[in-house]
Amino acid sequence: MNTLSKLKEKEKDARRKIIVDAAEKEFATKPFNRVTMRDIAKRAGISPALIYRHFPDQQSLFVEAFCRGVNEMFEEIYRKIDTSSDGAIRQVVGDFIEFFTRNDQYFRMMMNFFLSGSVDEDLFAKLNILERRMLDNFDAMFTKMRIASNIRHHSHTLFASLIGIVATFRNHPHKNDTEVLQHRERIAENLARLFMSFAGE
Amino acid sequence: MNTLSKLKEKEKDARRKIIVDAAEKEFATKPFNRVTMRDIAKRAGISPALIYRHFPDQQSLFVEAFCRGVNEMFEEIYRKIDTSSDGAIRQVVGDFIEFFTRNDQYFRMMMNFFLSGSVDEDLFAKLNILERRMLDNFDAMFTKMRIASNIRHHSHTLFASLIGIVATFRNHPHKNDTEVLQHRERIAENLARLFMSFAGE
DNA sequence: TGTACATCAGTGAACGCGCGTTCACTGATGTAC
DNA sequence: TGTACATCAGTGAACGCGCGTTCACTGATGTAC
Repeated sequence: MNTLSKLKEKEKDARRKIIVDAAEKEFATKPFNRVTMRDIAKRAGISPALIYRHFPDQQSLFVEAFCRGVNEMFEEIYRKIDTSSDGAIRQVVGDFIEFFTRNDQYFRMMMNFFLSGSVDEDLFAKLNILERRMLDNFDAMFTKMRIASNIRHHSHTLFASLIGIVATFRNHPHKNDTEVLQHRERIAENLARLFMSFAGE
Repeated sequence: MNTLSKLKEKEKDARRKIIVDAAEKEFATKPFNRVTMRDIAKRAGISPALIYRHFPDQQSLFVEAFCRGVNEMFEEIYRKIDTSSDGAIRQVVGDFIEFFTRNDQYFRMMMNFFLSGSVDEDLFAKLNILERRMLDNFDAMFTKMRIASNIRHHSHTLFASLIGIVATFRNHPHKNDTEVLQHRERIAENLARLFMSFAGE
């Protein structure tokens, strides 16, 4: 009985996963506010109605797909920061920029949630935890750099600035992907230098 | 004849203005992707159909309202920068933050255009001109500060970072408007200090 | 000065489409007796 | 071992609503004769 019900749970999870995977793939192809339930169902090879056996509504599915993707992405960044040498701020900002550039769909979704105004409490809490963990990581880095005062302020500053770089410099009619990435990296490096000069005082 | 046709032109402009004003007011009350043509018509006291005598479609009206608002806002910032004393970077970033906080609806619209991916060429060009003028103003400021090298890079860095501060720190369930503004200003000041320390080297 | 006609701001109702969501149903598998 | 019944994944079509846009029309003002 127990093993059977466990098996069923597993199957159910597997089906959920198929749907979330499909959602993620759709988000990669177009702005997330243009992704429809029908799109996702088609991609997953199922009927739209079936999605509603696993998620109460569209928002729940979107939030789950979004959180999974962002979590993975952040984990990767944390690992990088963790293994970076003392005071390797230039490498850390480079990694940050590179990750967000590679996962632009999540960045856009994140911004959208931030800017929409009507965030649901739950999602907000989850995002907050992620943000705080990122800030903690930055704190650790600044400690290694021997910046003594206002460490948390510096982490906030760095975090916001990096977000701003990704938000501000993006594709437009006369620039291709690699040019955008290069520009972002150049500006991020410049930012890193500011912190280094401050630390060196 | 000539005066008459001129008068008619004026009337037409006045009616356009009424519509754009109404749009602006609506944008101030809710996220701009929830503002409908019916809302705007109602606010302007006219029939929805009449809007289409002055604008070919919704996007044109939105772009016009957006550009007008952003233009006014940017002009105000330029004036501030222009009249600020030598190297008053702290005051400039403070003004920047304050303006964008006060005009959050334009900030959100701007971000949305940036992030949407499908920008129309025209709007993009207009935004680009605004951005470049802002950068020129920052250049002038950094020159006053006697930062010798890579002035344009610094302007890009400052611009992106300020955008990031406004984008990242915003209202949420447990923070009210003034707290948000204070936090933004604190972080922006910290940013300014980084530039100052760099300039002082 | 009066009459026929053109012009054009302005309107409320209707069209049409996209899309989230639900409905009524099918068919396979498991369960009780 | 066979039969009646429950459960539940899964479906295609339909519902309902919101909203951009258009339609067919009105009524005022100007113009030509």
